Amino acid sequence: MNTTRAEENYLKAIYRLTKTKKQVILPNLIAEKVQVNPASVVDMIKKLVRKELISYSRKEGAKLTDTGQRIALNIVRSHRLWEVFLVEKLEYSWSEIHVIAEQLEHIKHPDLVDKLDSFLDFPSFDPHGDPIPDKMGAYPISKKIFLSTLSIGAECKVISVSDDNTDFLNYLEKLGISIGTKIKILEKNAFDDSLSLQIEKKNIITVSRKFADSLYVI
Amino acid sequence: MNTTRAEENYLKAIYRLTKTKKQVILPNLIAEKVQVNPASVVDMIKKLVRKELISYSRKEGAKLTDTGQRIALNIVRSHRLWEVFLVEKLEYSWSEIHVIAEQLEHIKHPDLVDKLDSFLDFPSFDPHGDPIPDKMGAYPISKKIFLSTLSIGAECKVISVSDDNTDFLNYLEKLGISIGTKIKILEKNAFDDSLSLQIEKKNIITVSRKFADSLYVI
DNA sequence: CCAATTAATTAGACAAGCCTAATTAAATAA
DNA sequence: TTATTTAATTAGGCTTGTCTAATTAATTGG
Repeated sequence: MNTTRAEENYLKAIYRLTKTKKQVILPNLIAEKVQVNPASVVDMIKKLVRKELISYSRKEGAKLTDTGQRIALNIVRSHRLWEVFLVEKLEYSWSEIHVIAEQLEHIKHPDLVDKLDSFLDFPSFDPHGDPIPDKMGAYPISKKIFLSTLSIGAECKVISVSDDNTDFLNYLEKLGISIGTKIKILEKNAFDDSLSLQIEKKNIITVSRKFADSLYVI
Repeated sequence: MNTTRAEENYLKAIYRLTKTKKQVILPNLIAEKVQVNPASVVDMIKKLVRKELISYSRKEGAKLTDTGQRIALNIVRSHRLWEVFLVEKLEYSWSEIHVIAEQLEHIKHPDLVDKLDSFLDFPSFDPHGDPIPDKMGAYPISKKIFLSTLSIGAECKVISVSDDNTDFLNYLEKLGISIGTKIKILEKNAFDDSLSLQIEKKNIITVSRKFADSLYVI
């Protein structure tokens, strides 16, 4: 199946929305993810249905077909492998790699992704802690929990980040939080669900619920 | 300056034509290089003139401005570095890398190319033997001569290939010719300028003038 | 159950890049 | 120097992916 860059971005968005939100995937949701007008999404949905990459109805929303799923998964795999490459080989920092990988993920050539995988020695997780599906599409197992689900006094280690937003990643860097950082929950504020955290037994910071919902820990 | 992929491909084509042919660069020539209809070239020429990336007149043809030159050179640099990456790190063969590098060369991010350059340890030549300009745009010096200019009895070593055509590269692979291959000129046929060659003191083959014009040796 | 709001859809446009089919200009040969 | 040929240009169209401004359908609060 031949897919354009735009099509691939929509498929990826639908794939990721299916994984995170359990809701029905409707145009508005996709529009926000792809950063595009809802009317454009409706057009693209028609195109993807025509190409049998998704199914769509107002009731069921957009759902990937097997082919669509396969393509989306390959893009995700490619994206995450390139992120590993950028950090481990080119020495990019955590917060810069996403935008570059968004371009690299669309490079097409038989075996390219597999050769990259092999060159990187088959990593299981990308620098954000997200799992990298293998050649067959299988994900490595991992038991991630949200920082926001822990109770007061709990100590944990950051293993992943659920957000690709550059501002968020920059904010994390500024706070000195990255994969492996140890965090202790000091307080939970019932009023606005904000949390007080101690980072690496040193600085104490306060973060929002939204923040705590975007960090995976173990 | 923000450039689209298409614009970059035209700039690259003009750049390379300026280097090889000494003629005036007119639409037909560009059209053949970019594999596009001459009418499309005329459109694009207008656009590039508007953006001050080239100048154009029927008499003088297309010429890169300083900005245009800078952009084209960066694309060439990027292309050749990615080719080194594909061969040295991903273990691609010689003949496959061009099409992939044509995609990779357009990936944009500050420092990406320089980081790649550094990761590859600042190579001077790509796998086809073409020189890689450095960060400042300076080319490494090299004294390449065409196979076709040698006389009978001469022995030489392949250092570069002037053609990105996949068929040609496949043909070379089939003949067992790559960078470093030793070649002896046995005969030159005055009728059609074809040559008899001995490869690595073994097989004897006959090749066309066009072929001999596409191999650089030393 | 109806009015108000929100979300999906349609209609109509537009920019980029490409095309084909004229048309115009230049170069060449007779 | 005129006719022929070749090359550049213009005109008009098409596709992709986007937009804005209606319009239609659903949902929800009163």
